[in-house]
Amino acid sequence: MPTELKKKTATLSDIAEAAGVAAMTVSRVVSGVGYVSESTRERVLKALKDHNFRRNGLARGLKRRSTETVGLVLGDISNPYSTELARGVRETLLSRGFNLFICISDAGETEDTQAFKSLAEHSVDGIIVATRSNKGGDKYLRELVETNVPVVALGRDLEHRHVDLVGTDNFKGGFVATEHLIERGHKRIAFLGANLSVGSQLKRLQGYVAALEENAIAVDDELVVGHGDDNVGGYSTEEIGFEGMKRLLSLKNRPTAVFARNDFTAIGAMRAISDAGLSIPKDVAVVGFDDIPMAARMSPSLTTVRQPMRLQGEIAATMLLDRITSKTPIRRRQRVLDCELIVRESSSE
Amino acid sequence: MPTELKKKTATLSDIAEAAGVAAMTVSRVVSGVGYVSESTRERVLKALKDHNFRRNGLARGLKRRSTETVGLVLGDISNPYSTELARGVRETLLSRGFNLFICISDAGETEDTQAFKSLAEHSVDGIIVATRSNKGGDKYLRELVETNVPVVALGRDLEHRHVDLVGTDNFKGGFVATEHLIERGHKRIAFLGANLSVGSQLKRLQGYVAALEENAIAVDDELVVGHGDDNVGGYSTEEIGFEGMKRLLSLKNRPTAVFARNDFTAIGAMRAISDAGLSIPKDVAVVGFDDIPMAARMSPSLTTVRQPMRLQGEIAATMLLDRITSKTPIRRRQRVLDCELIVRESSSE
DNA sequence: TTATTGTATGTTAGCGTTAACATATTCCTA
DNA sequence: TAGGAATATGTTAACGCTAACATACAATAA
Repeated sequence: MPTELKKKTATLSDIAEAAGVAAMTVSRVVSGVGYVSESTRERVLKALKDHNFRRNGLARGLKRRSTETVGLVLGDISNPYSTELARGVRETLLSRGFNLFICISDAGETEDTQAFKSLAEHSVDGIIVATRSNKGGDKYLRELVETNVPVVALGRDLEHRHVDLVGTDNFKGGFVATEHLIERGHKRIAFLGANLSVGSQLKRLQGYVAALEENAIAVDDELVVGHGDDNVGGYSTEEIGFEGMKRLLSLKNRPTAVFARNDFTAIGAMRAISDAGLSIPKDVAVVGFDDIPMAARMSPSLTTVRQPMRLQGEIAATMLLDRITSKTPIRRRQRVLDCELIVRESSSE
Repeated sequence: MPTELKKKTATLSDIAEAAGVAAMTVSRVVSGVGYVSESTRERVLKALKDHNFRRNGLARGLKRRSTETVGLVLGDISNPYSTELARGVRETLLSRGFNLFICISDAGETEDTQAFKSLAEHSVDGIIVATRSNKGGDKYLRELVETNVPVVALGRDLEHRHVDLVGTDNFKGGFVATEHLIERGHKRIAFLGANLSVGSQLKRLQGYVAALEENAIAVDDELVVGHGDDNVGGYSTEEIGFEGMKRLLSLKNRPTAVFARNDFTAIGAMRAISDAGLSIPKDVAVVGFDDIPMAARMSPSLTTVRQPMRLQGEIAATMLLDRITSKTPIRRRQRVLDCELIVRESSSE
């Protein structure tokens, strides 16, 4: 025999036989439910240990019609806020005895659908979706909802009477960030990284526009630069900020302040400003969005809009658990969380 | 009735009844295996669509003893290379018809074990581990391996005759990075972020030491600064670089070059150097490790050691699939990938 | 004493799927 | 035209687990 025989995984019946009891008794010991005498329990526990028993979640799930598992679908993971969000979700789930499986989908409809499908087929008890909305994926998700799979949308929308929503007040975020710059005396304020195909981005832009209008500043289309329909995440948006800022700086009448759609984009913009030999915030003030850890530690440190990512994860998980444990259907609920302007050096000396 | 009734998920038997065939025939249509006449297939397909059928992966997995699913356990996800790694794994798996579930564990033994356990209980066909090694987690993993669960370790070790290894040549990376600095004329070269409890970090440090010794430069303990047993990921290591560099700069005989354990740490170091009014690379040269996208885009751009993260993911996935599909046990295999020095501005003008 | 409740176990059946086997029926080929 | 192969379908029995029910004995209450 060239290689060692490996142990076959033991089943409840195997343990039962070894301990001289019925399989059901072992099941009771393992799941800690029902009556088992102390002496029997000890005997069974020993057998479990001896045989290295691990229960078969498939069989268990099949019978119980619940796997106590939740799926989280993320678009971009290389992003500090994805981490925070996942942490919030996971901690809440764990404290309620649920497990978390994460799927990544960063390449559009097919992948989204693929991810949802694989989660659904593995009978997760519910799904938290934090990817960008797209037609094919949304369609599939709605089908899942129709067949009783609890779904919560995080940082995005999914129109359905049984899907909950958690998000940040992006409009307000855009508004206060822009207002802050206006208060500092800026009139030519650019918006960097506009991507109208993403709901949250659109809201931030709308907040920006509203703040300008409220202060009787005309919106200059030239100052709203975006990347059309870019589909990149995390760090990659730094490049968008860099390129966009270069374009802005090359304008005859360049902006004196810029509001970037997220912190990475802002960081890219700061780099472009430094490269051009200009000073922040003297020549150009910068405000970002998200408050990633790095924002506080740059020099100059970055003024930004903080959104409570972990809290969003916690709330989404709680909502999902509500749906999972509720016997009766729950109507759509929406939680829009407040966000907070964190003023640092990049916008004020 | 206050809320709408929702559809019950249809089973093979439901479809079979609707189409007037046996459940087995429906199964054949769904999985595309075995003989089914064209007319029957069409009838079944229609019924499947009408009833919105989704197959029950639990039952399927239970019967087939395979879920065609793989688990990837990551420590820190907010890290560009985790993304790349996951991408490599996922693409390879998808192309072979497997699904990927990711678990995050960033808080030590209990969480590691928890993650492994939940994957194992859900009967994934194999596990790729990319977390830091720790006693409790490793013990549990070995138990899994003993009960036939295929495991591949990525970027870390797990001693077991049936566990494959994929990693980068960290020793060489540390060596070439240090050698490069020596070639540039540096004699006082610091190592920043030493964490001896992590295998890969240790190897990088050893490479650093070896390069110094080969060039007859004594290792100065003062220049090896670390964080003992820190347990932080991604961005947080930027802080370690910042603090460590401040300490180094305060030495009476400060280093003229520094090799940081990863790019984030290097970025932190660069910040400390700039803050001290010193110039990079004139006063202090900096070399990082990983080549995250941002490294190329900073100013000055960061010299670093590139490791092929996506490739590592692909190889790990391939090795795991080998194990999953092989009928006979496979002996431990190890793939140590080469890494490459990318010279940029932070170490040469 | 007898009924009542609590404790401790066992038995049965079925969750939804598919491997393995059993039939039919058709189609060649020798 | 017999007989083997290919095609098309159905039946049965698990996979490993637990809900639901059944039983048995103890301890307590009336």
